[in-house]
Amino acid sequence: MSGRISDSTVRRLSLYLRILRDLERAGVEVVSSARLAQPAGATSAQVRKDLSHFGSFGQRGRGYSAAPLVRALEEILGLSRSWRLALVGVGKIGTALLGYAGLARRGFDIVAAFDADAAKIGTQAFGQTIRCVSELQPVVAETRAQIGVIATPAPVAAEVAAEFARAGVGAILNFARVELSEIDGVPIRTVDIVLELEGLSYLLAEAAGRPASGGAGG
Amino acid sequence: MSGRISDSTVRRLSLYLRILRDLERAGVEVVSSARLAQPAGATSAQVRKDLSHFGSFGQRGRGYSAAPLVRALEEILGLSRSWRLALVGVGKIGTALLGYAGLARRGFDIVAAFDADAAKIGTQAFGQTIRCVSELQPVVAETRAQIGVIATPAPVAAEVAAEFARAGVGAILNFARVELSEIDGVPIRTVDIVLELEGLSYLLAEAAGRPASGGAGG
DNA sequence: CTTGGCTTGTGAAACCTTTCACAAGGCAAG
DNA sequence: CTTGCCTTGTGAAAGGTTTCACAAGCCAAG
Repeated sequence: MSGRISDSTVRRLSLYLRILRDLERAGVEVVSSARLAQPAGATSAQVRKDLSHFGSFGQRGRGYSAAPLVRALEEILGLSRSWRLALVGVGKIGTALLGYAGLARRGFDIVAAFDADAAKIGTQAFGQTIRCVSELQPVVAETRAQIGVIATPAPVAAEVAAEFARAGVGAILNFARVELSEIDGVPIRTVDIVLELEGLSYLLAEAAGRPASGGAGG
Repeated sequence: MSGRISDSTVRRLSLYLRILRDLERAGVEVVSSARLAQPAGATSAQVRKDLSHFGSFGQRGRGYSAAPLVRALEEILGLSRSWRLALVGVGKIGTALLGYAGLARRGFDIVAAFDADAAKIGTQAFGQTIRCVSELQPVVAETRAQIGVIATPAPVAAEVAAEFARAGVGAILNFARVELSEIDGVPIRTVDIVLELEGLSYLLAEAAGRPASGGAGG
């Protein structure tokens, strides 16, 4: 089993885990790959292949026992523990993240928040004292944050990423509109809402028959 | 050229467009595929292949003229016009979206906002009067919104998506933690921050040698 | 025990995406 | 005009992911 696991497989494992927990909560004890696949928008074969990279979790003719599979997926995804996050940029997105209780509930604790704006430094936001970005390195080291979150304007994002890497975080989640590439082996994942909307825009334009100009839906 | 274009190609086209605009602003007039590829984290061959699906935009031995390529990409992505968005769910994420000026600046105008909470209905938020979800259908029709945005709790997201589809939107952007599948040919794209963090968690756990339990970075 | 119905785990096949590598052709210098 | 350098556009090759299809094996009923 287990060679190099693709990104899309890992994504689906997260989905399966969420679905399994829902089913478990609903009292389901045994689940077939088909039942797991359906709400994930996958096929049963895909579910089985995805899981097979990590071992054999099911029983032929029966299916998967929900509880042990939940535990196995948590173990695979590193979710049987919690992670510490450091956030840079307490603007609109940063604040929304600080206020999002769902993160801590799922084991992602924000343990430090930074900003460059002197007016914000020293103030409190959702239980975090906002500190100056210049303190990033010592504070990340001290709090032993493992994931850096970038919610700054695009122009400074690359610099913050480099600092995070030097400070020793193991991974970075980036909300700035720049494509950042892995630094010193630290993987970076970017979330870009405008990019998603542009993807939908493409589909809309295509569906509208891509008129030479104007027209379409109004 | 142009058969069915993959999702990842469209994503990259958006990146190229952003990079091109930056280069143009910096005074660059002609760009090679290599120069375009580098900040996108792609290869020059990939840039050329991606563009070749839509036509020939460059000149051999010279490169691509920035200005016409920007216009071509805008046309391809449907960004030479603006799109109207209707938002359901004015909680933390919904409010952040309403307040995000970058959307309108890039041609994505939120023209209606809905919530189910009676305390919110009728109040103003960033220039939008919040209306009751029960009014979704007539208001979407009246405002001719083309993209529905779902920022509700997960349990009601599927229902809202179905209503959006019935109301005639052409695409949906979903922030709720449920996998929604295309309804009546209306494409749905889901943004899930927890899923991204879980992907990073997997990489961290893997890098840490996946200890049987506990340990790792502290 | 035997039969029939299910479901997993997995090689092989099909499909899709990315990379390679090179002919076609532009440009500048002489 | 010729030479040398550069870059595109694109078939072909390589690499990856998804789907197929079936043997292996569980379970319940008779």
